[in-house]
Amino acid sequence: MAKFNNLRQQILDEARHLLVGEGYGGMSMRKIAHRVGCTPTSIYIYFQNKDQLIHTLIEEGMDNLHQDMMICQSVEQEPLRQFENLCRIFLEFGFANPEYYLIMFQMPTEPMSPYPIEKYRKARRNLKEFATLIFELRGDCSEEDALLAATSVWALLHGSTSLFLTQRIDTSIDRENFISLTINSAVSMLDIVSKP
Amino acid sequence: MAKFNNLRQQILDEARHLLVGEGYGGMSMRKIAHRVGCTPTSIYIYFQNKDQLIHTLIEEGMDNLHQDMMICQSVEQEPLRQFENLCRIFLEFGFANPEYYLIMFQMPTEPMSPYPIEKYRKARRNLKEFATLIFELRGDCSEEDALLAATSVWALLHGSTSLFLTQRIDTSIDRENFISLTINSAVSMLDIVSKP
Amino acid sequence: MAKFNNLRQQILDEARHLLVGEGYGGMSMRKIAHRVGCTPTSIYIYFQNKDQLIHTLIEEGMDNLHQDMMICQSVEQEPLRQFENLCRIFLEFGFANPEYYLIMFQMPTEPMSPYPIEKYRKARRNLKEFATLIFELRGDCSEEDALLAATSVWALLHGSTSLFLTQRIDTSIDRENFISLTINSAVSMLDIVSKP
Amino acid sequence: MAKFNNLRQQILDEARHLLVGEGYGGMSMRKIAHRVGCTPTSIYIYFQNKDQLIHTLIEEGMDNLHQDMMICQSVEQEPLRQFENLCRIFLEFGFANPEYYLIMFQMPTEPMSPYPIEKYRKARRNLKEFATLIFELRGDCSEEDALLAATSVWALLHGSTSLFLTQRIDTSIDRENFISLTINSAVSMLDIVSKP
DNA sequence: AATGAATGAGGCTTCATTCAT
DNA sequence: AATGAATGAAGCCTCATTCAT
Repeated sequence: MAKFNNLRQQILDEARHLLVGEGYGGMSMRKIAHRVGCTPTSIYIYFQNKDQLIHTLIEEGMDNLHQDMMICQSVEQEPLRQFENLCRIFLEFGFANPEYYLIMFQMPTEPMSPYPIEKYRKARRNLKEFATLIFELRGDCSEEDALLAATSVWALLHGSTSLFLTQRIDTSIDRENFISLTINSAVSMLDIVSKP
Repeated sequence: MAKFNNLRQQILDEARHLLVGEGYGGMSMRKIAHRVGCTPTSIYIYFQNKDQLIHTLIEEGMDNLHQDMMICQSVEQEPLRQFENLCRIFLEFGFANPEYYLIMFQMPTEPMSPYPIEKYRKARRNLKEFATLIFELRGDCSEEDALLAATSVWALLHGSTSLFLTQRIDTSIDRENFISLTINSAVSMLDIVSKP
Repeated sequence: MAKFNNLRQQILDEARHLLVGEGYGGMSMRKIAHRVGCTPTSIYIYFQNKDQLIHTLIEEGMDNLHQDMMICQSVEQEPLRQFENLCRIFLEFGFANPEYYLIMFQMPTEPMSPYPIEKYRKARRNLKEFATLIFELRGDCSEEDALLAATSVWALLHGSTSLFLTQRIDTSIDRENFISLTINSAVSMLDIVSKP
Repeated sequence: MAKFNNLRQQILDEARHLLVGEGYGGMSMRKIAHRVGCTPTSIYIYFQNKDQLIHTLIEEGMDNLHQDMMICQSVEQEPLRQFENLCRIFLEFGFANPEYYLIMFQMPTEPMSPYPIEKYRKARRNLKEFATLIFELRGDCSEEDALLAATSVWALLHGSTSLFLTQRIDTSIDRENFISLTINSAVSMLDIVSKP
């Protein structure tokens, strides 16, 4: 029974490769089927249509990222260290799962049918984790401020990951250096929260 | 008179809309032609093929952004104020030209034929502007450090713009607030340059 | 039942007509589909692409000709008579299957993707039949000479067929007369093999 | 004034290359124009349309071949020798001018508008030359027989050339050998004229 | 659970040709 | 003598999807 739902997973995997490698238009049911070794028709057994397949991919990615972050949060440690680690987890998720990352945060949404609203709630959870931590770190700020700061931190993390993954960054820059630098920058951004 | 090269410009405009709205695969010669009111064939009078049309768009965007930044640089002012303004220019370019921005910095490059190398030099100029300014602001750092910091600042600016434009940011957040916050964050990032 | 693979065969038939009538460029998937009464897309169910369709035609023709020649060879008879009959078979194949013939021996090969090498072996078999027979008829010649003579005989047969089929021959000439004449000429050519 | 009608000739030359290299459909006004360095429109200054351009090519080829044969005929020599030389001239014209040859004797005529009848008279002249010579060589035959024999000789010569030019002949066969063999075969064919 | 046949729309691109200049 | 802009038709081929089996 190792083969149980084997095909479904294979389809998802190939879809992910194609989606990132060739974009929305380049990911076709035919190509997926050909690579997986089934007929295009078979894909429709597992997924209603192309867009629903992509939505499944997004959801998978969101779950994976959230799981990584939860593991990080479950470790007892000093808040600043925790913040740093959470940033690192986010960056490393992007570098380790470029396909999921780009699908989740970068892919143009317009050619697709809209991503079901109820699934977006999952997406928001991750931002909340950052905000909570920032609120803890600087108890003197409002919740609103913390959310704003979290958004800004997220922007930095996302920008770094995005530029790296889309190869818009100088190739001479060392990846580990770049990660450290980004985390330091994120920390320095905490200072600006609720300053007079 | 007013019609001089009218069609060519119309084609570029519609291509830009489609490219951002529907991605690489969604921008089709047929659609462009239909919207502009000419035949697909006519497009080939002005552009060799689809990719060359897109390359033209990228180049236009790069030129526009660089021009904006040059105007900013030409104003005499205190370095820190100049840095802030340069950040603002970058952000506002993105918000004002979402289509150009996404094409330049976000569009997946893979389905396209590669962007000609000699045109990339233009793209690098903009990063250099940031690096130069940071080097001026903190003379005690190496040029290399300045470039690294510039990259990080760029990552923040890009992340903010990207999340905003792709509507991944909470719609309740006020745009002006967000811009100010991002600029403040950028400034705070300067502190981390060449710290022991 | 009778409809089994009906469409595939219809496609091959129309393709053959068009290929001979209008050349490589004139045989279009659209035209085939229109005449057969299906959509162009359906053709791709049975054939990978245009060239592979043509290759199939060539192979079919080669097989048919070889089969005709084998039937002739299987009849016990005096060698010279056998040689004459083999010539006649070749000529009559051409006249009876002008489309196959021209595709096999006359169509320019350049616009096409190259005919797979392993299929060419089939094509060479037919020349070998002639060479073997000539070698039998005139045991005093080398195998090499026999092959050369066979090639020459083949050239005559091909030239006659070709001129006839492409209507470059005076229309007043009687076909049966012409066939007889050609066969007599072929026989007379045997004399030149291995003469001092 | 060396440039007089330069463009017209260049167009004809490129058209010839393309026609043989890529067939009727592959020879396009655009390609010709691009290679010659003018606009497609310019071609229409010299030629009414595509087919008329091709007709011009055929005519040129016919004239060239006829001229070669006339030069040969003008040399005083023993009839048999003359016959052999005429055969050689024909073969060598084909090998030296593969493009003209294939256009004249091999190209499918159907996709083209019909070759004007009055120009075909030129084409027939060449066959007449052979017939005349054969009639001289064997005065005991009827003119009709001579024409029939000439046609058969022509078929051999054409078959040899055609197979060679379309690369359907074993590449190991030496060209000079093949030419000699073909001429000997042609001579041997003379014997069959008007035998009881 | 999976397939094979089919479709209609649309993808990019090139064609021969015309017309105004 | 030559061009630049434009067109309508057609080129090959792939798409997502459906339906009967």
